[in-house]
Amino acid sequence: MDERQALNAFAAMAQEHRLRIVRHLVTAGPDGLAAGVLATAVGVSTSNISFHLKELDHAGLIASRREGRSIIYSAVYPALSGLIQFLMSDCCQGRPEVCDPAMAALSTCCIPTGDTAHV
Amino acid sequence: MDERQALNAFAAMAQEHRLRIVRHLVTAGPDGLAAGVLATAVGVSTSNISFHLKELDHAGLIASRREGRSIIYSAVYPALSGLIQFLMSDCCQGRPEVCDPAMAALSTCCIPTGDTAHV
DNA sequence: TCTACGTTTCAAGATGCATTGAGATATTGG
DNA sequence: CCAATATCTCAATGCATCTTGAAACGTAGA
Repeated sequence: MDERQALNAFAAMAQEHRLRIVRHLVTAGPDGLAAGVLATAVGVSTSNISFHLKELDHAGLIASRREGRSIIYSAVYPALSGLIQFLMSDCCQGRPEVCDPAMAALSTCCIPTGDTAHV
Repeated sequence: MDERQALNAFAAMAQEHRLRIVRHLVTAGPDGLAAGVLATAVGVSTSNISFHLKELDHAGLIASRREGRSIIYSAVYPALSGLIQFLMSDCCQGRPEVCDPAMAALSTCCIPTGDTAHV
């Protein structure tokens, strides 16, 4: 992940509807969601979601596959991982306490602690 | 971190010069950097970096303090942690292998030498 | 083949953002 | 107090982007 890729990724997510698309696809998992389903979930027209989906695809954040009449979109998780790594690279500089909160934040997603801390 | 905050954060970093500013401040640590130093490091005019620094400040990604004639800017690490959490929340859905790469990516920042300082 | 469905493409209008340069503000040292 | 330094503010220009609606495309079933 170089600067140009990271810039495209951030620009792609710096938009209300596209950010919602990404989050829907992140929670949807590898199965993904159809374009029409995303359109109603996000609350935009079909032509408009097609525009945004193309933007996200060009940014490498989502992938698509055809299934019958529908086109299924899904999140590209390695792109998100790379983005996190790019943003936080060299964040410590000998001070682990600086980026520990970031690790803890990500942990709450993957390692439920028993309480309902799953935001 | 709600959607509006995340959106402002992504919009703030969806710009070449601002993304460089954030990365410079992330690696600079809590000590931060003066506005003029950032201007030369990023390669923009003083009035222009003032504009971008204000944008990042409004997005809550950086903080400022005065030291003599200079104004020192520094990264707000909790904002970055919150952004990561917001983006990856509910990413697993019972599939830890989905977001494990994100954890690994962030680990490379904190444990570059294999020194197990934490986690 | 014909029709219905899901999605994409295209052009046009409206909106918002980045950059620039001059001037204003705040701080320090003489 | 005065001058130099560091930074900020402001208005204007130019550029990029979001949205919309109509039309076209590919697919599936009758």
